[in-house]
Amino acid sequence: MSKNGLYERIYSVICSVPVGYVTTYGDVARQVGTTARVVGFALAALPNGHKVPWQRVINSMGKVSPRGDGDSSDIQRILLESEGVRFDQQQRVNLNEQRWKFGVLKQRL
DNA sequence: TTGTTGACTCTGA
DNA sequence: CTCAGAGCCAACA
Repeated sequence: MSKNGLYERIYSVICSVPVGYVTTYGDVARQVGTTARVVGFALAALPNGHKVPWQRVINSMGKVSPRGDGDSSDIQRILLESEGVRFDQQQRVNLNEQRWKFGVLKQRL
């Protein structure tokens, strides 16, 4: 095995998340066999005009990650709300309910 | 090659 | 959950 198409796998996993659900960097990382940092880096390297629902990827705390551009984080929240994701007063998503489960049998045994 | 940086997560208190 | 620190992998200079 090699690192061929590492980003492709990351994007593929993210694309597998249905509308109305969200996932975390750590979950995607485990699915592709890498770390959360790399997942974030892959999204940061995402070109304009992609069809990857990057907005459905949030951090383990259930909140959008504050990146340098500030605006993008706000846009992410708007997009998620547009998809039916509900936020609380702390701008946090209920991961216990809206977190998409990839391989239920594969999650931390 | 080493060193720095980044859309993070985990562990311990 | 919050706060602080360490670990982690990949890309770039």
